[in-house]
Amino acid sequence: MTLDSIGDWVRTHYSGNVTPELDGVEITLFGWVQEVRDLGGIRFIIMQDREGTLQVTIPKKRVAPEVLSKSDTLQKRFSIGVKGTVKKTNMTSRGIEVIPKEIRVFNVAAEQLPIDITGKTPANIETRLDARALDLSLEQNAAAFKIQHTALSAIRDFLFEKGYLEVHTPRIIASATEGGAELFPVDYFGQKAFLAQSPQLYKEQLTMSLEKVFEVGPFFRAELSHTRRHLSEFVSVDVEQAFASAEDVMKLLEQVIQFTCKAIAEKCAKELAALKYRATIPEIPFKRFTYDEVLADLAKEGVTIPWGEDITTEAFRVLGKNRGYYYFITDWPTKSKAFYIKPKDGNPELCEGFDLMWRWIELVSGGTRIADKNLLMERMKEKGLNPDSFKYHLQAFDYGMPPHAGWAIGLERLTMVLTGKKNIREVALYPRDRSRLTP
RNA sequence: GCCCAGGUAGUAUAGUUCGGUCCAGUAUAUGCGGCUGUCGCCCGCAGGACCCGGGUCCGAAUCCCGGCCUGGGCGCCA
Repeated sequence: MTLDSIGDWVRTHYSGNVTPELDGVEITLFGWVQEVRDLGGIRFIIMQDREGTLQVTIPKKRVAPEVLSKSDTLQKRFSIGVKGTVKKTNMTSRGIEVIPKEIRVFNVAAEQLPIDITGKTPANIETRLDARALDLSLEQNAAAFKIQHTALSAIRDFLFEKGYLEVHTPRIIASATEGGAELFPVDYFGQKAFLAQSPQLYKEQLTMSLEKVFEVGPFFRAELSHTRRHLSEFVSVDVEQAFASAEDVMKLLEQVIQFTCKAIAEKCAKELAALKYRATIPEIPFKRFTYDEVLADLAKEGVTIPWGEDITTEAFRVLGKNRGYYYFITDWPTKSKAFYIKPKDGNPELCEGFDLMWRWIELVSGGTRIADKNLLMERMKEKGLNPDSFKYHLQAFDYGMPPHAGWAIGLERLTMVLTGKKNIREVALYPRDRSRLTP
C-alpha cells in the first residue's frame, strides 16, 4: 500500500490530554493502531500513543469516502496520524471520541505479531524479551520504565540539591576493582583490559578533590548468576563522600529512598495503576540491626549461620518475612566484606560496612572506606589481591585521602521494589544475563 | 560452577501418569464473510503446532539415549 508522509502535520495533543472540554475542537494525533473493532456500519479504532489510548470513531455513512477507505486498511500497530474533531460522548469510558477528517498511514506492521499487544493472551518473559520493542508498547510493561525514570529524576534532584556532583568514571579498566574472577575481558588495542564492575576506586579518589560525588551508570559482572535478581549488566547509583562515616551516608540514603518513594507516589499514579501496585512511603530512620543481632534472631528461627559467614539467601528470606520493608544490617564481620571497607576502631573483627535490605533483597551496600594506605594494602593481601595491581589507586592515598564513605544502589533492584516486579529482567529494557545477549 | 523443571500453531495452554480413543483439543491472534455504539464486541467459516537427532515398539506428542534451547533455585553480588 502507499504510505503517507507526515507533511506539515504537527501533533497538537497526546491521547492523555484530550478531555471533554475540547468538544468540537480539531486536533492532530500521532500514534499506533492498537485495535480495530468493526461492527458493520460503525468502526472503532483504538489509537495508542505514549500517554495512553483514545477511540477514533468512524460512522461509515457519515465520514468522507477517503477517510472510510483509508480506515479500511488499518491493522494493529500501523503507525498513523489522525486529524479530526473531538466529540464529547457518554459512550466511551474516557467521555470523548475523535471523528476523523483525515487519516495518514506512516507505516504498516506484520499481520501476525509475535506477542498479543492487547494483553488478552500474555506471553512469557522470554518471548516478550525477544520482541522487546513491541513488548514495551503494552502500557503495563512500559510503566516500570516511566517509574524508573521518575525515581532516577528524584534521586538526581535530591543529590544535586545536597551538593553532590555527578561524575563519570571509566567503563574500561586495566585491573580488577574488588577481585579477579568476575570481570569481562576486552581487548584494548592489544592490551588486556576489563569492563568495570563498579566505580568504587575512582569515586573514592574523587573524594580528594570533588568531595561529594555520585555516578549513575552501567557496570558489568561476569558472574554465572541465574536468579531473578541478577544481571550481567546493571545500572548502579553510586555515592561517595569525603569527611563522612557510614552513619552519615546511611542517613543520606534513607532520605534519598524516602524522597524517591514520595516522588513515585505523587507523580506515577497512572503507571502504578497499570501495574496494579501501590506506592508505600517508608518512615525514616530505617531500622538498624547488627550482624550479630540478625544471627541471633535467625538462630531463634532455626537457621544457624556460623559467625563470620555470609548470610545465605535462605536466611534472608526468613529475615524478610519478619523485618518488614527497608532495614539496615550493620557491623558485618570484616572478612565478609570487600577489602576497602573500614574495620571498626578497637574491634577490627567487625567493620563499618552496611547493607540496606528490602525484605530479602539486598538493595544497597555501602560503608566507611579505609583511608589509610598501609591498612588498605594489608586488607588487599588478606583478600588474596596483589597491591601491585592497584598501584595507581594506592598512589592516591599518598596525597591526603580524607576519611570517606559511600554506597551503591542497584537501580533495577530499586525499580523492582517500586513496581512490584518479581523478575529483574522486567525492569531492564534490554537485559543482559548469563544466557541473553540479544536483542 | 552445582541442582531441579520444562520445550505442542504467532501467543498462551490441554493432552505425557499407564504408548493406540490425537493425521493432536481449547482460548486468543491471523485471513475471509456478516453485523451502527463497541470498549476482553459478537456470530460463522478457513488456514496454522508435537525443539533436533537416534533408539525401543505392530504403533511414539507420550518411553529411552544424546544434543540444543529456556525457566527457576543455590552460590556470588547491586
